[in-house]
Amino acid sequence: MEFAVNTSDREPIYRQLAEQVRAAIARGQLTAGDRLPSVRELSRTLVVNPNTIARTYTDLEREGVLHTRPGLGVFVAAPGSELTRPVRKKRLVERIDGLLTEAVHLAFTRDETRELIEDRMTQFQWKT
Amino acid sequence: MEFAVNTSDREPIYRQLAEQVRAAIARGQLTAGDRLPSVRELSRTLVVNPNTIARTYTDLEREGVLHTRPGLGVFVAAPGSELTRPVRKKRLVERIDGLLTEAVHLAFTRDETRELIEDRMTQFQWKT
Amino acid sequence: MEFAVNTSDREPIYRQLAEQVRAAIARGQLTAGDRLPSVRELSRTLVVNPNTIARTYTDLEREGVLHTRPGLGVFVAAPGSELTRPVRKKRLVERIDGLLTEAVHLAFTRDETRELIEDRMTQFQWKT
Amino acid sequence: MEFAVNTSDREPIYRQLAEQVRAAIARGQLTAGDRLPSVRELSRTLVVNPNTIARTYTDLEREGVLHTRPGLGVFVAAPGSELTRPVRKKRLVERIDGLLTEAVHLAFTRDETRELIEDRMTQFQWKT
DNA sequence: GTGGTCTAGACCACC
DNA sequence: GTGGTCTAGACCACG
Repeated sequence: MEFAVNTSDREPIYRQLAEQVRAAIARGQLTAGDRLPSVRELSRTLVVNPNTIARTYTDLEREGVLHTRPGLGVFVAAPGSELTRPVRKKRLVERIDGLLTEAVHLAFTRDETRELIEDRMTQFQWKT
Repeated sequence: MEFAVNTSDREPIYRQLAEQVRAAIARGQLTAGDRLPSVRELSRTLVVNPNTIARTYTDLEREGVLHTRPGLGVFVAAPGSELTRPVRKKRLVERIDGLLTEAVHLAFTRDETRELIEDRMTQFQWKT
Repeated sequence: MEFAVNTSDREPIYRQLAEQVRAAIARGQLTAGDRLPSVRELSRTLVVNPNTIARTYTDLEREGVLHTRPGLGVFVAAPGSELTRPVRKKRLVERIDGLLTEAVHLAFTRDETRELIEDRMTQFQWKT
Repeated sequence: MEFAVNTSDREPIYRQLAEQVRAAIARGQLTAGDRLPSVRELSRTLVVNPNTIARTYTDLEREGVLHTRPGLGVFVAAPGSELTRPVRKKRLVERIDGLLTEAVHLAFTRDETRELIEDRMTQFQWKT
């Protein structure tokens, strides 16, 4: 798994990394039980403070995406959201509306947008 | 045009409002030439610091979405994206990937996601 | 609202404080909309590093207990759990079993335990 | 006696095991004089570092719950809490308050909580 | 070796 | 003024 940080981005580093982990899992590049690089290791390779990496990991842990085994490392947790259906749907709809707003502003047509989404969908590991 | 601020959101108010203006335009609720409420007026109705409103407007102006006519007010600018096609596509794809990542993590299936997107699409004012 | 930290406790400071906030809310001593002391203020009064206070607040925010309004302060959020019923029940049962285990070890009878629980229950602000 | 370790728990393994021993005693599944598995044996079956098991046992021995007879094994000690009544009550009340705080935050009603506690109580071996 | 906690102090964004 | 992010570096707990 490859990580990259862009310090000139307005998005904080710890959240950039969290998003990359989430994306890798959603794409099936990381699956339950896989071990992630240790805090110190990733800290060295990315030249980022260990606390920042730790924050990424603890955030994802609280989200239920990772789990930590002190002394052993950090691992991908078993999937499955603990949130209620209404909450999950609300979150997704908000994100969809943001996407569609941007699509219209970027002057894409409905069909172009649909096609692009359909195309990207193949990259992800869907629940059946 | 109705505005609403959600102070419990981690998104700053000035960006929430900017997003709402963009969304209203994308939905066709605001079109080129429409006048927006003045900074003072909106500041009073939303109980928000005037500086915050001003920032929303100047940001959108810099983006080419709004146009200020001193002494007259703030207006929706004529559309016209100056970005090249590859840049626009790259932006949209990034957003799509973010959405799909979240959909997978929220345990939605591909069909559910597709259906929800299709449903929201009817709300927007698409370029033909 | 009074806070107290015990540095000789095995429980980390940031979690001691979080528990105190949760308890105050559960007892109705803090209710939705109430403002908590600012990070810097509480940091000064408790002689604890501001980062530690901030961690307490951000943890509770992620839990949905507090919400933060940058520039304004930290406030008690509206109640309501976003977790599914099975998850909530599992968490409560684990805690109940821990309690009953300790009650038996401390040589309390079933009636004594029941009575003590009944007695403490009156102190809390129950959902109806 | 069955042991299980949950590595995705933030509770350290040695304390999980200690808690399970205490729970088994509280439920009457282990009583004074019963022999526990040896450190090596348990270490193999649970795939856990022997040091971790040893720590569990020494902790419980210091607590007066177990008793090691060199060359023979580890045994459940005779009960008998040396703590005074006020100390024991204070401990239990703290735990009850923690439980009730969580129950309120998980949006359980007083009756639901009471019922759940009553239900679990039947599983334990109470002093009469 | 691993992660967890805490401190000190800097700089930025928001209001 | 408020909170948010990041760094640097210390010390502890766990396996």
